[in-house]
Amino acid sequence: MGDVAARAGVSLKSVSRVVNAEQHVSADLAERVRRAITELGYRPDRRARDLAAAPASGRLIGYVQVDAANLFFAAVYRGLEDTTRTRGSLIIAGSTDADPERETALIETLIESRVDGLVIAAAEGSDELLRREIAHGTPVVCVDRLLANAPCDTVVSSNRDSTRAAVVHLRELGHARIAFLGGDQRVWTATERLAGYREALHNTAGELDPDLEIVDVGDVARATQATRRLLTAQRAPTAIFTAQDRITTGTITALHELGRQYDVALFGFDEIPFSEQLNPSVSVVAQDPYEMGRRAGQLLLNRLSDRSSTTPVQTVVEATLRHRQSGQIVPLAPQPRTEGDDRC
Amino acid sequence: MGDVAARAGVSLKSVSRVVNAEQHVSADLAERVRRAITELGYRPDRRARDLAAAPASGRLIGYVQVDAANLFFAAVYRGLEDTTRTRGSLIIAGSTDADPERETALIETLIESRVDGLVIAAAEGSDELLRREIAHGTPVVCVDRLLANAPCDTVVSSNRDSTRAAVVHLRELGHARIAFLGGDQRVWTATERLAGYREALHNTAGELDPDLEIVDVGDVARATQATRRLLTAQRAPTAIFTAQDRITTGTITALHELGRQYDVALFGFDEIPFSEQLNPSVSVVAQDPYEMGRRAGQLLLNRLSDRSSTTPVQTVVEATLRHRQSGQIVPLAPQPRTEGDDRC
DNA sequence: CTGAAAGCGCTTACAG
DNA sequence: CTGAAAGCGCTTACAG
Repeated sequence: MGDVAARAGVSLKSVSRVVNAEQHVSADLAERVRRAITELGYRPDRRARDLAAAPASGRLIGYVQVDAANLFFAAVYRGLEDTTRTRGSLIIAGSTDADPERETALIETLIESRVDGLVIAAAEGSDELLRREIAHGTPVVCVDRLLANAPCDTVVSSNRDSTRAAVVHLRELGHARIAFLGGDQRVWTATERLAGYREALHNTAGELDPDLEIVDVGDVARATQATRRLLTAQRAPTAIFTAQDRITTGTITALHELGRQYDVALFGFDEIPFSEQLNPSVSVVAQDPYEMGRRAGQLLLNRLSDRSSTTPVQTVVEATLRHRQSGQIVPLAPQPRTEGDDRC
Repeated sequence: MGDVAARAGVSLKSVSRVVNAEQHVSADLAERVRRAITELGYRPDRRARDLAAAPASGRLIGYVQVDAANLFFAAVYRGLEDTTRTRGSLIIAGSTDADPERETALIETLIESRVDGLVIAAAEGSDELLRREIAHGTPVVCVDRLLANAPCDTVVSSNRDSTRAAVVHLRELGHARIAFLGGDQRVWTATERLAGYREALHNTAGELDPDLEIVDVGDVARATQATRRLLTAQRAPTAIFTAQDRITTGTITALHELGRQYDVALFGFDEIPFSEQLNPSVSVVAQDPYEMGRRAGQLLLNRLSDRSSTTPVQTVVEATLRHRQSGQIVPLAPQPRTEGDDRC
């Protein structure tokens, strides 16, 4: 910048004014500066600008995610990017692989990079750190999960309500024994979905059999095994609700293996690729991660422009029931039904 | 930092030494500084550090991608992240949606943010800008595509060779008429794959019928239509090579619609989700975007540590043929075969 | 409309 | 082992 000023024969401040398109610059001076800029191939240094300028320009946003290669987080990222780009923000991101230590280290690095805001997708346990940072004035938005004891804005899916609706639907089809395959119950979304399942059975006077509630089967292989076991057991279920995409994948694999895909109903949480091309097509509760990212971005921009409000905002993004073939399968041997037994 | 120095009763330089874990610091002084740091909740400002320190610490890497929500680019990102994290790098990324203007604007913003290196996945046309930047000393790595006239390191897939191998395989099965469905021919990867297809037919003395070469059908709907048209035409092909994941998806949809999925062979470029669960399972040429990202990261780190070399490095990441059911389907009415006609 | 001075939070030589 | 000075590239008041 000094070189530009020298070449144009003006002061630093004048160069600054031209670069930032400020008022009160004579055409002649502006012209000289512009020429010097192109001749020298000068590019302003944003780091220096941010350092010198008033704080919180909203130019840099930190995004902490479990895994950048996961479709869910990638879609959140994209939603975040699309809303914050309007303000010229850049996103600096990192993956944690759900490791609390890496998460904490990443958040600290981001803070040291002086990001103007932080979006955490599926926080694992940096509550204390985040609380300090929030108190310090940094806007923080949590996506997908609630954070214990940290007063931050949140964006979550309708985990419980949508699961309940899907299971009620299976009940209405006449299914008496509906299994639930869920993930790690230390995770809030997983417990919410289980709660939704139980509420559905409770509301429809369904059978709450502990043998049908299988949790902590969050990967494909274990879901496949669990499904095999369920279907070969005594009093096998006639329908299965799978609470995660990976579980759904495992269950589908087992169903196809056993040739039972046409007579066991399946409803999954999370959209999966080729859900419509598979045979039977598979019914799912579809989350909207892109929208979640958008909302997170909006919340962040709101905080950035209005720093007075201190009460956290909770946002729920509705998941959508996509009814396809697998969720319309009726029980093979229809149960005798009592009036009002299966409707809520 | 000044506050810390004051509280600990030492100079700025001493605080700096402790923060950076330098030698020659007495235990007592270090202890006092550390206490002051925790008491004040001090966090060093990396921006200021980078500004003041010698250039190119390799701490910030810019990643320009077409779409963060796309699995391919997300996997590249993850590979890049995993290799560069070892050096403590942070990645600042943005999507371009294949818009050259947005790409250029993003690259400029990244340069102004003084990233220490740039990775561009599927560059659209910022050759001139990048060439200047490379001349200026910024390491640039291009992933997935070659860049005309810009001497940067590149990481690409074996587009041509792997396509050729897959089509030769179809020839060996006895297919005489093999269709090619490809994407936008302005894109280098697309032309490479078409070239591979032609080479395969040429090498096996196969029939090169222009009617069987359909390009610029890069989205699902158009691929579906094109497939319908191909299969209902006179002299329909008995096998189809689809040169992109979205095209493969469209073709599968059409095949299932027409009930032809069991008698028309299909080989696709790009792995697709549920390729094994579909019926028939689908044969594909699988790229390894994660590995591509890793290589890109390594090339970048090499450049960063050794700035002397100036010749660009070209890296090819081999794609893998995954033989499954759809690619093993033999022609319905086997063609009469002449000796040496279909082997290369 | 234009500019000289001080400062953002750090680091680099250079002295002691 | 410790520190005072100058500087990284910019911006903010404040004068003219």
